[in-house]
Amino acid sequence: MIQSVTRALDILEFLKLNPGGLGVTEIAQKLDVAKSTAHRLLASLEEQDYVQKTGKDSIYSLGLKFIEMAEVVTENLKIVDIARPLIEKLSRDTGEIVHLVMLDGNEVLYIDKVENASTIRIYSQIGRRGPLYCTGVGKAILAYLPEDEVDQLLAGVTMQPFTEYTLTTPEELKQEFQTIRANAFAYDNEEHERGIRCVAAPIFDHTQKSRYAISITGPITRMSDDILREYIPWTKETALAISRKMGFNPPKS
Amino acid sequence: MIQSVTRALDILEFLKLNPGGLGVTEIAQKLDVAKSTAHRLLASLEEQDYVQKTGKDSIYSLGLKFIEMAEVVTENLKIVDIARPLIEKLSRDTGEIVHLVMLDGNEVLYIDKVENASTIRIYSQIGRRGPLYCTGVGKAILAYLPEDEVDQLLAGVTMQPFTEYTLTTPEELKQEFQTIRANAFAYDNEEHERGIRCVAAPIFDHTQKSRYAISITGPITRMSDDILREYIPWTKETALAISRKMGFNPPKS
DNA sequence: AATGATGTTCCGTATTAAGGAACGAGATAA
DNA sequence: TTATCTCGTTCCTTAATACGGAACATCATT
Repeated sequence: MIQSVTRALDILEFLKLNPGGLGVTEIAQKLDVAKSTAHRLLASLEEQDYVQKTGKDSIYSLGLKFIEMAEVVTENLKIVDIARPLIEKLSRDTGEIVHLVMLDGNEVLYIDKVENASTIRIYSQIGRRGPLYCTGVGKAILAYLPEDEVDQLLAGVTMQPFTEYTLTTPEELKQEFQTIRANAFAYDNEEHERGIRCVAAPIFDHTQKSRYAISITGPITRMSDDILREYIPWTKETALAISRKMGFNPPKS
Repeated sequence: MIQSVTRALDILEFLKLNPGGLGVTEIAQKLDVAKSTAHRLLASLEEQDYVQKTGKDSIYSLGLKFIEMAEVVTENLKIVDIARPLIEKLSRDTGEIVHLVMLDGNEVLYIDKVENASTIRIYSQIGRRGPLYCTGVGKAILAYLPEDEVDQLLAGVTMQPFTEYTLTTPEELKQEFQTIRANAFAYDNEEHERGIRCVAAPIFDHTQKSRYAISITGPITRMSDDILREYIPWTKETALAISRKMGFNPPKS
């Protein structure tokens, strides 16, 4: 165990027990280290917002970073449970596979899947990862993310053409994002895999951010334009219902 | 800035962006350090539950510790705002000073105060600290804490007698806790300061823990037994109302 | 069975973080 | 006001410590 890290984490523990905050000297005593050491540890923690210093008197207390981090942790625990019954219904109503995905690095991570018994088996699996730029779910998420974040996510990726329909430049993509935002759903027209189409809609959490999405996926033989038109509102409604349960408050329009 | 601490916190940042988790090798690459270094950092973080390792495949992801920490942070932001209007009313109804306190280390920290204009000035101030064992608020909080936690808190304190009424042994205190729990409020009969009496009630949060309390404080000349009997239900009701707004679900009895 | 990729452990070295002391800033008291 | 404390911050030297490389173990893939 590395000493300085352990000590830094110990400080956080002390601050948890003293929500009113502690001074450098007090912390140094509790840790049984020199004041300068405690000070250096605190400076490192403060730099990344794990602790904050009240201007006056240099009293250190737990920082807002923890709220950020906890959101990620709790939502990942909640989302699958919340979404389960709703995506099951969607799958039953359509007879197609429904996926629940999460933004993970610069990919989407498939965190749940419901597959109707009658469906022809399509290879897909929980834990699988997929690209953002050429999947319905990926585009649905990206379309609602702040532009600088989108740029950052796309920067780490080469937009390789999986099929002749794959969009391969950020410009084309951003163009499509406007359509997606206007309609509140995203298509994937064989952009990732030949013969596979899907309809996807983003899920928002209580911070109004799109970090999840659902999609209905099926072979083009079954997913005709007419059928899709029917599925779209169902998908959107299901996504919105999940969003609400995640604490999302739709902006009044 | 301490290198190892900064690196450890950087890892947490990467994991936030990859809620699906990352392996040691991936993390080492992102950090640009040797695998062994990343591994050591992760082990230190894991030891304190900041990251967790899924048994299979050693994929590291953010740990449950963040939920714990965030609770402390958010509640301390919330409680004052939530409690304000309610303790204002209590002060108006009684004409006495009302305090809102928070458990902080092995003391109580006064985080808000409402003082009716007509009240004789009693020295008291936000930011002040007070002992747990001889204040109404302190005892109200302690009475509902798990016994091992109480022991730990009292261990770091010498129970000095402020007045002739001060309880000075843990045994006496624990005896009184039973009464407090039976009645759901705590008295302070000149135990901390001669001539000052108060009625206090604990506040519970959504984890069912008592980390806050309120009290009505006044000079013994005004705080007669008859008057107190009237104030008790008001105090309890106010505390319960605050608890509910903090997300507390009273156990069905 | 062999190869490759992963996570984990060990160890010598040099980087790095620790502690002490000096400094600065504020508060308190004479 | 000035002097004295206490606290936070900075600097610098030293040696403790965390680093990286390599070896090992485990597992999946071919």
